[in-house]
Amino acid sequence: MRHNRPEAMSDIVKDSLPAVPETAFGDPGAETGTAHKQKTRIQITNEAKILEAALEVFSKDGFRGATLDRIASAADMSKPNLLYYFSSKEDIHIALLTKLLDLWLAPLRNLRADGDPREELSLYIRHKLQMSRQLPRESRLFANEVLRGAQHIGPLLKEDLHDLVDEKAAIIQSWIDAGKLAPCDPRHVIFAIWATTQHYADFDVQIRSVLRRDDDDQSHYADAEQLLTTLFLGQLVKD
Amino acid sequence: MRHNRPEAMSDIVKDSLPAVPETAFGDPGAETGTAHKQKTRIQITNEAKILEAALEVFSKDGFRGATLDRIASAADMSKPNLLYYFSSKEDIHIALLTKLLDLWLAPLRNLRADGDPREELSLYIRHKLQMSRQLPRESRLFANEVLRGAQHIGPLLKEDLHDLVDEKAAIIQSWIDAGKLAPCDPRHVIFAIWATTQHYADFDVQIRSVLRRDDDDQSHYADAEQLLTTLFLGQLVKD
DNA sequence: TAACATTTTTACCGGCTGGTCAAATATTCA
DNA sequence: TGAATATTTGACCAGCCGGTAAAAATGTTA
Repeated sequence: MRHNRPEAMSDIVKDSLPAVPETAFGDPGAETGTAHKQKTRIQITNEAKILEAALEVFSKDGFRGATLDRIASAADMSKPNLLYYFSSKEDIHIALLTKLLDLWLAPLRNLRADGDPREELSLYIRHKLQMSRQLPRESRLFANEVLRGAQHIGPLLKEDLHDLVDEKAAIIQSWIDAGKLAPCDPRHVIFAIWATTQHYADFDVQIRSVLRRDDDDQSHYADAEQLLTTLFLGQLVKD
Repeated sequence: MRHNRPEAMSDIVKDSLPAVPETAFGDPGAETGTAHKQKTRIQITNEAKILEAALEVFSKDGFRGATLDRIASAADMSKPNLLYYFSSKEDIHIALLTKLLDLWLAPLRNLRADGDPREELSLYIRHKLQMSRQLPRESRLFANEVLRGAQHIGPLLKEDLHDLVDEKAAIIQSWIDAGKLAPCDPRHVIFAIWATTQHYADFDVQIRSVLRRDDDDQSHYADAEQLLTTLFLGQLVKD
């Protein structure tokens, strides 16, 4: 399975920490360009509106806990109207997850075999941390879906994600073989980076409770970045 | 706020990796011993049955996604009968979370100031990892609750958890001050340990998809323990 | 065993759920 | 413009939702 969206977030990657797009639905014209009939302007904007509302609701309450009524109301739209664009609740959920999976995996896709291990890993960590900070709903959407057993994206995990991790684990392994990295299980390194970075989005409330941080205070992300780079680079990378 | 359940899991802690109790509801006699009237045998067993069923359902679908019908059916009980023991869905959820919070935080409570930092941290990591392996539903229950904003245990996080982390972060800080540990933010170290260990329960399906592991195959936990101890002890602890 | 308390069941409720349908309205374009 | 098409609406449905009430069944104890 081939994936080619290296440009999607490469801006972020170039300079240190610029902004991530507010929503991921800014470019609806670039749909899957199959022969599926041209989409209307209204169609494009309304589908985007629905997916944005669905992200809001699904990320908070999961698939079963979310209701079409609340998604419709969040999209400022009647329920039958919403169902004119997506034929079922399941449809919306799957469309949303599928659309966002690429965005979600972009940082890992950016891991380059020919880069410096220290820089590549540091970039990956910072990139993932940034996505937790700027796209927490997307993070929680996936967390919710995986928590309940990935009933809607199971196949994607077993194929696309598996292949991607295989590919990137091989890169890390090559760094180990070249003596640039301490011996370790590359796949579990990736898991650990996922876990620690996404934790700041998924467990946001808990972290804020412990640190006594206000809702809009994100100053703890600097400390997080500091610790995580120390943790992952300090031990693993050999100079 | 005082907590005293250091014995709850201390068996686990002594020898390396013995079993964790199958369910946490084995000792219902030791209820909050207030003057609240003696509980019947039937009451005790049925409440346990309900909480076990609720754990199954809530941990999979979260609070909103779970239904009383399914909890009742999982408990092999009619819905009105279930509501004879707990007055509402919310009641069950709160009772479950409250009951399990102590169990969940036991590993951190076991962190001893007078122990060897390397041993204490290693034990904590192994203990947490073991809980992910043996009590994944409990892990997912809390993950679901925190994901949706901790609407039912918000106060507990802001008080009990905050205080506990404060106390244990001070221990880690004392190790740093004594030159036994590299300088780092103790609270974020705790977050990182939470994140990495709980990840193996909460994202179980994803991990199995990537590693191509069958449902009952837990062999990857050994690799996880290896990596995490390397990661946390290798860099942080000074010899 | 009879009186009492506890537990379980049956029948039910109003509101919400995902979803349908046909009619009404708005938009596009020849 | 007007016909064709795309969109929106309101009325509706069967089944599920959390929860109640009261009677029936069961257990406890003197």
